[in-house]
Amino acid sequence: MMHFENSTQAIYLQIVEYVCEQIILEQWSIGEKIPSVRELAVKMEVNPNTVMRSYEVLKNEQIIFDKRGIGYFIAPHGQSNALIYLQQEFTSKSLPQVFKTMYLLKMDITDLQQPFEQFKKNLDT
Amino acid sequence: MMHFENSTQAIYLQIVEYVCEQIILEQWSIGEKIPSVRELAVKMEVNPNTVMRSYEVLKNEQIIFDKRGIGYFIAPHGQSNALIYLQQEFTSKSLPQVFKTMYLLKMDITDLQQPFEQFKKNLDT
Amino acid sequence: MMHFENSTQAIYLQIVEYVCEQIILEQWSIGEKIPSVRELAVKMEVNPNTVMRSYEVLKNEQIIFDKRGIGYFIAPHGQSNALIYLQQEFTSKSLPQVFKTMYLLKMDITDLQQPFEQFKKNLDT
Amino acid sequence: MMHFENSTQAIYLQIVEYVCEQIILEQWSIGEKIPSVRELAVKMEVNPNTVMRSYEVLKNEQIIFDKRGIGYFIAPHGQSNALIYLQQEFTSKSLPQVFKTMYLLKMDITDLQQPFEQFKKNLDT
DNA sequence: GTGGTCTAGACCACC
DNA sequence: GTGGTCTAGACCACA
Repeated sequence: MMHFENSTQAIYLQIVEYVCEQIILEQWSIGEKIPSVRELAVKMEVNPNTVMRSYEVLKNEQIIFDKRGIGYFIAPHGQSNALIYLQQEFTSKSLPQVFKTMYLLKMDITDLQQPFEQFKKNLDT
Repeated sequence: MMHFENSTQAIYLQIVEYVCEQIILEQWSIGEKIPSVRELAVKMEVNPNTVMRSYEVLKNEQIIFDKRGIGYFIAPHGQSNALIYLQQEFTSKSLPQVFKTMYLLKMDITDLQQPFEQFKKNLDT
Repeated sequence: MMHFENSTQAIYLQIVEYVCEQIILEQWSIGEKIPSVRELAVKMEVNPNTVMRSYEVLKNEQIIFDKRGIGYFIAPHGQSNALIYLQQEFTSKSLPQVFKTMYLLKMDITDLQQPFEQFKKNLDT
Repeated sequence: MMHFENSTQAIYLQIVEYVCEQIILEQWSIGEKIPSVRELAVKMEVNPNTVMRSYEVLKNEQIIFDKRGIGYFIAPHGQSNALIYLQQEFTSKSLPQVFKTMYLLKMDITDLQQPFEQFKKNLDT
C-alpha cells in the first residue's frame, strides 16, 4: 500500500506519523485495537521489526499501550498525545529551520499563504 | 563555537547553510577568499573532512570556487546562487513537510506569525 | 475487576500470587473449593488459559489439588505451602535484585521503613 | 566478559543497568566517550544491535548523548540521571512487589537487615 | 494468534 | 572508524 522511497526520513518514523494521523483523523478511535505488528508490516510492506520499533516510540509517547499477547490499543489520551507529539516535532525540528531560511530569503509569513492554499487544493485530487 | 547536536540535519549541510548565510548577509564579500577548510573546521569544531564535503556542495552549486593551492573564493554570482540554493531546498524539502503537518494540526498560516516574530527577535540577542 | 498492565511480571504469576494471598489471608479456607478456572478468568478479565496455567503452578506447589469434573480445592497443607512458595520466590528472585540496586543507590535498610509504612496504610484504603 | 544466561531480564536492559552502574561508580566520567556500540558488543558478547538498543534507552533518559560518526558520551547530568533512572525503576517495579510479599509473609523491614549485611559481605569476595 | 527479544548480516550517511 | 536503519529469520512467553 505504501512506499517510502521518496523520503529521507526513517521508515519507522514515517509509520509513527502515519499512526498519529489515523488517530487524529479518527480513523482509529480511542480504546480500539490497532493493527497488529505483523498486520501493519504486511500492509506497509516492511519488516515486522520496523513496525515494532514504531510502536515502541508510540508507546513511549503514551499514544498507544499494549496488552501482551493480545495487541496494541489506543491509549486514554492517545489522540491528544498524538497531537502533542506532532506539534513538538514540528516546533522543535521543522519550524526553526523554516524560519531561518525565510529570514535569509527575506520572506514574510504572508508569502506562504498562496502556496499553502495550493497545497490544500492538491490534497483533494 | 558552534554546536550542531540539536538539529537532525547533517552537519555538513548545516555548514553549507552557514556559508550561504555569511554570503547572503554579506559578512563575506564577493570575490573574497573564504576561510580555509582547516580554519572553518577549527571554528566549527568539526572534522576537516566535514567542511571539505560542504565546500564541495557549494562548489557544485557555483556558490564558491577554488584556486588550487590558494583557497576557496566566492563565485561571481555567489550571492544570488546562494539565494537560489536556499530557495530550492526550502520549496522542495521543507515546505511540503511543514504544510502536511500544519494541515494535520489544523493550523493556519497566521498561526506562524507570532512565532516568526519571536524568532526574529531572538536573532538580535 | 483487576488490571495487570502496570506490572512487568507475567499475568499468570500475578494470579498465582493472588491465590496465595487469598489462602494466606484465609479468604478461602482449607479444603474449600476455590473459584473455577472460568469464574476466576471472568473476575480477573483474562483468558481462561491464563488462569489454567496459574492453577497448574499452584498444583505443582501442592497449594491446591483438583478433583476432576468437580473443581479445584485447597490442599491439606495449602496455606503453609503458599507461604513457603512466596518465601522462596522472595529470597531467590526479589531480594538479590533489590539488594544490588540498594547498594548502587547507596540506600540503607532503614530507608525502606517509611515507604513500607506508607504501603501498609494504602492497603487499608 | 559477561554472560546473561541466569537472568530473566532482557539483555539490553541489563546492559542499560551496567552502563548506569559504570557511570554512578564513576568508572566512566562525565563528558567522556563511552565504548562504541561495536566495542561494547564484543565485550558483552552480544550483537551490536542489542547494545544499540540499550544506548537508545540511555539516550532517551538523557544519561548519554551521541555525536554522529564519533561516538556516545556521558551527558551533562548523566550521573544524576542514571541515579534517577535506577531509583524510578526500583520504586515503581521492585519495591511494590517486595512490600506486598513482605506483608503476606508478616515480615518486618528489620528482617532484611541481616540478609543485606550478608549480601554486602559477599560483594567483597 | 499476539508482543518481545535477539542474531546475523547488509547498507547508508557521516566523521 | 562511528552511529543508524532495515531485513530475514529464529525463538520465547503469553493469551
